Amino acid sequence: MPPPATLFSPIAPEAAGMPLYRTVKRALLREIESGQLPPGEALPSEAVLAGAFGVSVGTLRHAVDELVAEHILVRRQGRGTFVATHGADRFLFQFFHVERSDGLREVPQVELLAFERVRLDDDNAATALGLRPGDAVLQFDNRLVLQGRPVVHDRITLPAPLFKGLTEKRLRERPGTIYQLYQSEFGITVVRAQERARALGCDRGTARVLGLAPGTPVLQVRRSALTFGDKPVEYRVSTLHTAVHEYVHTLSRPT
Amino acid sequence: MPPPATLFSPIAPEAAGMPLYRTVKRALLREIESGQLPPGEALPSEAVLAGAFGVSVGTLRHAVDELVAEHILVRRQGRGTFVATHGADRFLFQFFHVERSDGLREVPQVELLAFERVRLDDDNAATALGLRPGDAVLQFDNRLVLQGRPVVHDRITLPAPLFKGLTEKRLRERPGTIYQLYQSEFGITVVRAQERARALGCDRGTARVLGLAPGTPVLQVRRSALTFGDKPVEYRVSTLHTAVHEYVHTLSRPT
DNA sequence: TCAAACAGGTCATATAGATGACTTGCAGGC
DNA sequence: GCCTGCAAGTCATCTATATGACCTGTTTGA
Repeated sequence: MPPPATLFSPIAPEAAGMPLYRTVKRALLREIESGQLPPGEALPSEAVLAGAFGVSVGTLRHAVDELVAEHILVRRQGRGTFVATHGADRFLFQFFHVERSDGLREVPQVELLAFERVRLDDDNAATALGLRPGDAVLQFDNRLVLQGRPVVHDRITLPAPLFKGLTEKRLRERPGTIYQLYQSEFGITVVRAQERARALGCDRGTARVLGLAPGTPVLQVRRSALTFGDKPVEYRVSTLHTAVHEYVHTLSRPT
Repeated sequence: MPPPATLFSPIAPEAAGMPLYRTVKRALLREIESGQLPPGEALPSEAVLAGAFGVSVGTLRHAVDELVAEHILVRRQGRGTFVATHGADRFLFQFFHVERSDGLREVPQVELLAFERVRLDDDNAATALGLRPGDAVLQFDNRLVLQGRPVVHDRITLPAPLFKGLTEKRLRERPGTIYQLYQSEFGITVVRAQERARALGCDRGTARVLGLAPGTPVLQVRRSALTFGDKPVEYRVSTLHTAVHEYVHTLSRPT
C-alpha cells in the first residue's frame, strides 16, 4: 500500500534490495509523471528535499544526478533544480535529426496537410503502438520545409484515447513543437524514441507532397515514440528527401 | 610544466578553475590514451588510487563515474575497475546498427573485397579525416553478409600514417572486429562516431557487390569515427540494401 | 576428494559536514 | 533613475567515514 501521494513524503524503508537513491529517484519521477511537478516547476532546495524524503543530501543528489542525466530535470547553479521544459531547442536537438549536408541546422517550417480520426489499419503502426487493427486512432500528415524546400513528409498516428480532444484546430494553432503539445495539453512526455530507417522509391502520395518524381530514392524513418515506462504514444513514418539534407546521428556520448 | 609521467602521480593544485574531479579524470584519461593503462588493465583500488592522486575517494569516484558513463572504464563489483576492452559485443552494440526488419540481430559475416594504399581524392573523406587530397591513405572494401544475403558494402578510408604496417593479410586474419584491430594493433580506440544517412540509387560498383540492379534505392551512411579528443581516425561509407534489413537507432538514453 | 566456511579485497551505498561559486533581490549612495 | 555592493539562497565540489554486497582464493572439515 503506497503512502498517500503527499508531495515529497518520507521514503519508506521498505523497497527491499533497491538502493535508497533509486527509491528517491522513483518517487521524484512519479511526482513528475503524475503532473504534481509540472514542467518548468522548481524543486525545493536540496537540503529541504533531502529532509522531506528523510535521506541525506548526498543520496538525494545521487537520485537527482540520474534524472539530470536523463534530461528529466535541469540544474541551474545558484538558481535551483527544475523539471525539464521541453523547449523547442531541446526537442530539435533530441528528436529532429535532419540537417543540410554542410551541417547547417534549421528550425523546420511545418505545414499540416491532413487530419482525421480513423480506424487503425496499418500493421506496423498497430504493433508499434500496442494496438489492434480497428482501434480508433488520430492520423495526420505534415510537410516540413527547410530553406524553402519541402524535405520531409510525416505521417503521424496517435491512439485516440490518449489524445481525447485533439482537433485539427488545436494542432494547427499550437505554439511549439508537436511533442510540446503532447506534454502541455495531454500530460504526455516523450522520453525516448526508436527509429528504423530504410531506403525506398518514393510512392505517389509522398511524391506529390515533396514535389518529387515517383520512384525517387527517399529515406523512410519509422519512429516509435515512448513515454515513461516505455509505453508507446506515437507512431510516425517520416519520409525524407535526402538530395540536399541528411539524417544525422551521433553514436556514443558526446561527453 | 607537467610533472613526469609517473603513473598516478599526485594532482597538482594548479588547474585554475577546473574542478578537482575533472583534473583527476583528465589524468586518468591521459594515462589511458598514452597506453600506460592498456585496455583490460585493472586500476588500483579506489582507496589506493585516491591516495596516489592525493584526493578523497569521493572525488576519485566522481571522476571514475564519468569515465564509466563514457564507457572508457568498466566497473565490476567485487572485482575492480578496468580499462574498457572493446569486446565484440560492445562493438556490435555500439557501432553496428543493422538488424532485420523483425528485430533480429546477428553478427555479420565479413568479406574483404579489396585493399590498397592510395592517394586521397575524395573531398568528403578529406574533410572528415582532416587531411588534404593527395595525402596517403589506406582504403579497403568489405561486404557484410546477413542470413546469407549481402546487405552492406563498406568502403573504409584510413590515414596511412596512423596505421603503419596494416596489410591486407593482417586485416584479413584479424580475430575480431575492425575496431578491435585498430585498438590492439595500433593503439587506436574509437570512442565516438558521427553518421549522416541518405537515400540514393545504387551505383554500378555497389550494385555488383550487393547483387542489385543499378539504381535500386539504397541507404548510404557516411561515418566519421573519432578517438579521444575527437580526433578522426576512420572515414567509412556504408551502403545498405534495406529490403530486408534496416538501420536502427534509439534516441535518448534507454535509462 | 569435495564442499562448506571463512577471510580479505573490491566496489556500492549512505551519511554528515564544510567551503566555494553563482544568482537574485534589495538597500543605500550617487 | 541608476549603479554599487552586500546578503541570502542555491547548487557544486570536496572531504571523511561507515557499512553492505560481491567476488576470489584458502582453509577447514567430513
